[in-house]
Amino acid sequence: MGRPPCCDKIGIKKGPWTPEEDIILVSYIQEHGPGNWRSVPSNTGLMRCSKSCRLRWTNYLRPGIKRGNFTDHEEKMIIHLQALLGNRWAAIASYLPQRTDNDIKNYWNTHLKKKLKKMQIGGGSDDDNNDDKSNSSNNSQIKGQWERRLQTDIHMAKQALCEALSLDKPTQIFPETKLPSTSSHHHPTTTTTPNQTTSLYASSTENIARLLENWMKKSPNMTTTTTTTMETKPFSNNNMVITTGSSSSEGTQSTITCTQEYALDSLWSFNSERSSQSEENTNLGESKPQYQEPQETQVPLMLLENWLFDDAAPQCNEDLMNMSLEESTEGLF
DNA sequence: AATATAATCAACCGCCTCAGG
DNA sequence: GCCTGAGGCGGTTGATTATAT
Repeated sequence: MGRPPCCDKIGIKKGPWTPEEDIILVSYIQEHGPGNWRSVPSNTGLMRCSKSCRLRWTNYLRPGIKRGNFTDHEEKMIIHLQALLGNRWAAIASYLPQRTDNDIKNYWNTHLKKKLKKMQIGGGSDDDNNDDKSNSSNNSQIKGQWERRLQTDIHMAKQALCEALSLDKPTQIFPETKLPSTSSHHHPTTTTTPNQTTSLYASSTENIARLLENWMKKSPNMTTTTTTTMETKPFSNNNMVITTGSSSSEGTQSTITCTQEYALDSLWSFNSERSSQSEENTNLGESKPQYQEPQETQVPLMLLENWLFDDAAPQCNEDLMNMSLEESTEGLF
């Protein structure tokens, strides 16, 4: 109420982040781990507010973030999850750990809204605001309680598998990639091995390198520091470090390597299948009854659950993915 | 080539939640 | 139980880039 916004302080810098600031932030997080954002500006000397630091990390510098075009699979997931959950972007992002909630939100607002509108042309009133508001207020409220449990369960299952995989196969995809100015301090808040820590933050280096690459195009006067950083980018964008966790759980990340995102998708599906079956009877079972699902939304919801839990049911996947928008959102709008 | 318009997306703002005192 | 403040979230803005005229 009376509390002034954290960014109102005099001398706080706003606007786009520079590569130098990114490097400072990543270096700090590499040493201390994400979290305790309040202390980041004072400890790093960054003239940014804590929120800005957190946002920059979660939306841009965090390892494992996939940028660029959304695949059809991702697109369909977002559409269906939005129909199911409403505009709860963080929740939706937890199903697409490579994407940030901000990215998904932007993609929804710029691409998918229009796409759906086109698809619905001739289908009566389809005001955007009505779409979103009625959706989120009516449905996500009802579904919220058990959905949170579902989300957490799936998330934990995915994380467990990814951790197991990364222990079996220490990532060496960025063998030489280290921030030039940072020490090899172990990440104090994670349980990763040193190798994992290296690759985890190497991905941040990649993010910065990419940023620097763009930056260099714009400004030919590069410092030697940034040039050096550029030289430490011996990998292509196809090889990614993929982390579990969403923007809201960056503190417990682990890494696996993967050359294709679909491999990850199938891994997670596999993981969800195995790890959630036992929990289905406990967590979901006990929380679901609280939710009185309208008849019309039962089918898409069940399909989604099956799809998430049961990778061995290709027909279900097909049903869900091929389900028309009208079917999936019937009764929701 | 110049200008106008549209699209994109990083970042900000304000509200909410929840843990700790 | 109340208060405070850090962290998180969703809505929105505005700068930049792409495309059309």
